[in-house]
Amino acid sequence: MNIGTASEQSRLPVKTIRYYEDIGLVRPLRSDNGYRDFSDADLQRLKFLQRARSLGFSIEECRELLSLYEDGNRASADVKAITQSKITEIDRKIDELKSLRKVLTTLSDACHGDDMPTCPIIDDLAGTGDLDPDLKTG
Amino acid sequence: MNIGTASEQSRLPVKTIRYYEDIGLVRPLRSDNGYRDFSDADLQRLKFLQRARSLGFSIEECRELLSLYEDGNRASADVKAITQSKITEIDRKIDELKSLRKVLTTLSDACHGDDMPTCPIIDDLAGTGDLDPDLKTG
DNA sequence: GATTGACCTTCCCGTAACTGGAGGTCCTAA
DNA sequence: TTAGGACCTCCAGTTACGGGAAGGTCAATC
Repeated sequence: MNIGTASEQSRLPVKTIRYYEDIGLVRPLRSDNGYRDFSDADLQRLKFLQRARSLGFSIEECRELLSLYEDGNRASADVKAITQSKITEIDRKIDELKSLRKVLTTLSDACHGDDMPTCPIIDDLAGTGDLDPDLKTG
Repeated sequence: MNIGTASEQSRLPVKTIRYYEDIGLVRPLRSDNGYRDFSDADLQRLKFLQRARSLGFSIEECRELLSLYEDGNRASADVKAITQSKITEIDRKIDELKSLRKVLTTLSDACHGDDMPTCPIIDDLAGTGDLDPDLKTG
């Protein structure tokens, strides 16, 4: 099938598919006219990539997962390990965002939000504020 | 002061300071030898930037905050608005990460994690799994 | 047969916010 | 005088693509 069809079926943009070929994630054959010719197996890989990417796996993790996908002798423990390290990474990001959120809400709550220039948020950014110094660990 | 001193005082890498000059966030004078010469006001800007960036504001947001910082007639409402839209953005990211986490945990929990190839995670990525289809909204 | 328009190709630039490195200049201390 | 560190500019790479130019191919229509 042509790239347009592969794109529809995999729900990946055409550009993305070409990029994935560039970096060796998929290797479609070429027709006589130079068009890429995707086999069903190629399409499977693309769908796999679409799903894995949408779950937050990086390209390199996808590469690893793909090779496990195609390795009949894989150990499910290897797949699980990648998944769990992803979960740990997500937890770290959530924690970081939560602590950012806390600082920003404290600042926002302290700000009148009127048409006067006095602003605890600016004061904090400028280092001249007097809000909870614990907020300044960043 | 030279860039090295400015770097120490602002806790920004030298490279980053040069970059900030490139994109017009700071405009130090130059000494006769061509070295950048940072004034106290320049240093204040750098510290402001360090703090704002560490709070997750983008470069463009920092640019806006800086101009409010230096605008004696600013309305604190403008600063608060930027801060609150940042909080909203953070909330969105947290939600997204939480829902990713949920899917990954479900998959991980279903996987034995042994030395056998059978793996619900791979099956899900391949689209051949039979786990909760609600997980597949990605 | 010619044209139109959709589809395909490659190639290069741009994104955000830097980081690393090469190659060269300047300053300071031994 | 020389070694080193600090400074300079410019270029390339990072992630995962997206946009757009310039051009070849295909199927249908006139």
